[in-house]
Amino acid sequence: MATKCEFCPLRRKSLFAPMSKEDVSNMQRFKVGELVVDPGTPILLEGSNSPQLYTVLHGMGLRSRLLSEGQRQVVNFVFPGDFLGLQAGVMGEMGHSVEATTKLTLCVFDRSELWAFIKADPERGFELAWLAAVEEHFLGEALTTVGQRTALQSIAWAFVRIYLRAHASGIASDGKMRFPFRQQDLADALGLSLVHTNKTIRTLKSRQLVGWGDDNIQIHDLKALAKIGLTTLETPKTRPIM
Amino acid sequence: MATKCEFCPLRRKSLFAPMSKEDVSNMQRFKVGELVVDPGTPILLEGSNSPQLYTVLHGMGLRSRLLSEGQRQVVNFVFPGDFLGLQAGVMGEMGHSVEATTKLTLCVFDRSELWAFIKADPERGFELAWLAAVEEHFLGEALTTVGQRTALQSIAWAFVRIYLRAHASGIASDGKMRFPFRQQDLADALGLSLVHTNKTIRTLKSRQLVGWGDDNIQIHDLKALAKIGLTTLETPKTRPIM
DNA sequence: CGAATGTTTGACTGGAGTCAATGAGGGTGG
DNA sequence: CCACCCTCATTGACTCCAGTCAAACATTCG
Repeated sequence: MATKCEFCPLRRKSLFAPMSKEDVSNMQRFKVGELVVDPGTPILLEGSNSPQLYTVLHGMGLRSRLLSEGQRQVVNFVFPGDFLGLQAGVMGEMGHSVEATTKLTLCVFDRSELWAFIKADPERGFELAWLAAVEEHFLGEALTTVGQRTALQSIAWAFVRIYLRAHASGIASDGKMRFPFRQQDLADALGLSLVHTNKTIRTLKSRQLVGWGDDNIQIHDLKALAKIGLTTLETPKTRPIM
Repeated sequence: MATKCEFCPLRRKSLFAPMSKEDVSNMQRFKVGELVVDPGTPILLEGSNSPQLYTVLHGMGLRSRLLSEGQRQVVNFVFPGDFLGLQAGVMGEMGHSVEATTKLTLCVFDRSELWAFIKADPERGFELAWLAAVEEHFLGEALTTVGQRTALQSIAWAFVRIYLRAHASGIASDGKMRFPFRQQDLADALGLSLVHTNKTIRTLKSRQLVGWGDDNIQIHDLKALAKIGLTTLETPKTRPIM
C-alpha cells in the first residue's frame, strides 16, 4: 500500500521545506510506486545510469565508492528524506553506489519523467539544484574532516553531524537514535582504519561523551563532542524533499 | 568591454554542453556585467550569501574552507567555465570561500534574478542541478582520494584530474598547462603537509612523469600517472555553462 | 642589500596503520 | 541443547607513512 504524498509523514519534519498543495499533487503524479528492499541490497551502482530515482521514506543506507585496490570510501550515510539517483538523473551517471543497510522503503520515480516533471513546475528544477547543493555542501565539510581533522576530531565531528541530521529528521531525541552501521562503515567514511576507529570510539566512550552499541547511539554530551570535533551545533539547513 | 554571450569563447569548448540560440539570449539578459579582479582577491565568503553569482571567463582560483585551528582545506581548483555562488544562490549560504589566484575575469549575474531566469526557461533549472551534481561528483572523488589514497597516489591523481580538466577546457595541450598555484595549495587540497607534498612531487619529477615550476605543469607520462593514482584517463563529462 | 615568499632537505617524532589474537553474541544444524 | 561458525568488537605489539621542526636555497622586489 503506497503512501500518498499528501500524507507523507516526512514532509512535515522541520528539516524539509514546505510544499504547496500543487507541488504535492505534482509530486504524486511523478511517483510511480513504492519499493521495499532488504538490508544489504544494492540500490544504485557507481558508474551506472539508473532508469529510476528514489526518495527514502524509511530506513538507512550507505553511499560509497570503490577503489581498484579494494578500498572503500563511504561518501555519506543515507537517511529518510534523502533523494537517490540525482547524479544519474542529471549527469547520466552515478558517482557512487548506494546500498541498503536496514530494510528500506523507497518512493520510486521514473527518470524519463524527470524532465516533464520539471517543465510542469520550474520551481522543482530549482529545488533539484538545491538538493544537489546540499549534498555538495556536505561533501565539502566531509572532505575538510578527512583532510584536516585528527581521528578523535573526525569521529566527534561525525557523531555531531549524524545526530543533528537525525534529530532534524525527527528520528532522534534525548540524544538517542538508531544507527545500524558497523565501525567499519564509520572508518571507511572517515578514511581511518578499523582498529584505530575502534580505539578512538573507545576513548570517547570512556570520557562519557557517547555510547554506541546494539545499533543505537546515545549522545551524552553533544556540546563537548562539538568542541572536540571543531564544529558547531547548528541545525542542518532546511532542504527540499522530492 | 563586456563579452557578449553570443561570442563567448568558452561555450564552444568540448567540455561544455551546447546551448540553443534562445538559451544564449536568455543568458545574455541575465548577465549584468563583467568583473575583473586581481590575484588574491576574495570573491565569495564561506557562510555568506552573495547577492551576485559569477561564471569564470578567464583565470584561475581556489575554493577553500577554514577550520577553527587555522587549517585550510582546498575544496577544488577554479577553472574557466566554473560557476561560482551556486550554493548561495539556492541554499542561501556558501559552504566554502572562493578567491582569485590569477587575475580573474568574471561574468556577473544577479542572484535576485535567478528565479525569474529559471522560470523563463525551465531547462536552465535542470542545468543548474546538473552543475551542482558535477561538483558533487567531483567532491566524492576527492573525498575518496584524501580518505583512501597514499600521498604518492593522491598527487598523481591530482595531476591527472587537473590536466584532463584543463585539456577539456581548451587551456592545455601537449601535456603542458598553466598552473599558478603553490605547493601549499596542493597540499591543502590533498590533506597533506607541505613538506611531504614537496618530497612526493620530487619523486614524480625524478621519475620523469611530470614537471612543475614557474607556474607551469608539464605532463610527461599521463598514463603512468593515472596508473599510480589508481584512476582512469577518461575525459571529464560534458557539463552546462552559465 | 635586506625582506618576503616559496622550494628543498635532513633529522626526528608520532599518529595512525598493520598484524594477530581474543572476546562476545547470534544463528543453526545435528 | 550444544558445538560450531560467522560477524563484529576489542586489545596488544609492532611498524611506517606522513607530520613537525629547523635550516638552507632560490627568486623577486622595494
